[in-house]
Amino acid sequence: MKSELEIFRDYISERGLRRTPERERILQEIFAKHEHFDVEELYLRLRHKGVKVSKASIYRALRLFVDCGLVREVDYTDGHWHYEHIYGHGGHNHLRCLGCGEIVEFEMPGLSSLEEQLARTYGYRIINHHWEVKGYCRNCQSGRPGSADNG
Amino acid sequence: MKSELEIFRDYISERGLRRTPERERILQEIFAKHEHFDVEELYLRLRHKGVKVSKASIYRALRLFVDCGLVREVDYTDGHWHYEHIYGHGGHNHLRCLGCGEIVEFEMPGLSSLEEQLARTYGYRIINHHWEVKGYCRNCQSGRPGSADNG
DNA sequence: ATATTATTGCAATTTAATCTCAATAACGTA
DNA sequence: TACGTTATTGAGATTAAATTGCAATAATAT
Repeated sequence: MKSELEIFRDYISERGLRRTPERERILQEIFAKHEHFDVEELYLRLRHKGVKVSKASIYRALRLFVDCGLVREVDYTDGHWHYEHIYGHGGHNHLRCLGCGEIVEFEMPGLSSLEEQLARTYGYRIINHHWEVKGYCRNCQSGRPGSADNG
Repeated sequence: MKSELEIFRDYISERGLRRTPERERILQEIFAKHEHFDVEELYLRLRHKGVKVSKASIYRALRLFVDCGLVREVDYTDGHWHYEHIYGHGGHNHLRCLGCGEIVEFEMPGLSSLEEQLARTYGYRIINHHWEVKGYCRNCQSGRPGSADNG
């Protein structure tokens, strides 16, 4: 199995782009941690380690990572994008609490067969999926049932 | 079955807010059409009909509609949010083509039982869901297999 | 009718993301 | 290895979506 760096280098040369230390360093940092991230956080993590890259470069690099399937836009909350690296994972399923904002990742074995069925029905070649289920977690149910109150 | 206006009025009085013609006119306009919309488009549609509401009020109203479950944020593309009204629909499933951007809505009978199972496992009370499957439609498969090229 | 206060509209503000441009550096070629 | 081409970088300017402050207005309770 190729590493994410190899995937990215292949993508770079396919498209006639150039290998730069900035891009590869950003990619490395993204895959160094398993949690979701945003641009600000990624930028600070790099600065903290003494790596000097501009935010402009991070934004530009992220577009490439998303385009070659290494990174996914998770959601747009708090006025900006949140990302995650997805190489190796097939799809992503999130259970999100409307009360406290907690996000639980879950696996669902029956899902892939539903997707195959879907692909046949609509003639699609499926690349990935994202299933987001919203509701209230145990805590938020008992506390204030039926109310989100994010404001 | 309650109308969306009744739902909204109940929500308004529950929270001690006030009924205003602006909010109700915006809501009416949202439910007058069945396609997805964004703030700019909604604003122009209202202006075009001689309804005078500010964008600020639209932004403020949308937050209420989302909060009471009448409207959903579909996605954040082209640098801004896109919405849809969801009252009457349980959840929403989208098949999105990475090539041409086409969005197909589909129904999936087996899904609700999977969700019930999920709810039990994690102790969640589920409000709604959104399942987004990305891939390439028939056309985009034959044209340029494996390449999205949105730029 | 009157008092209270939520809501509106406008303009100013905020801030994520993009763009411009000069300097730099990656890559192909001699 | 040196050179020319041009993609990439970083800094700051710019763009535009969304929010906020504030005075005027209007909805609700009494």
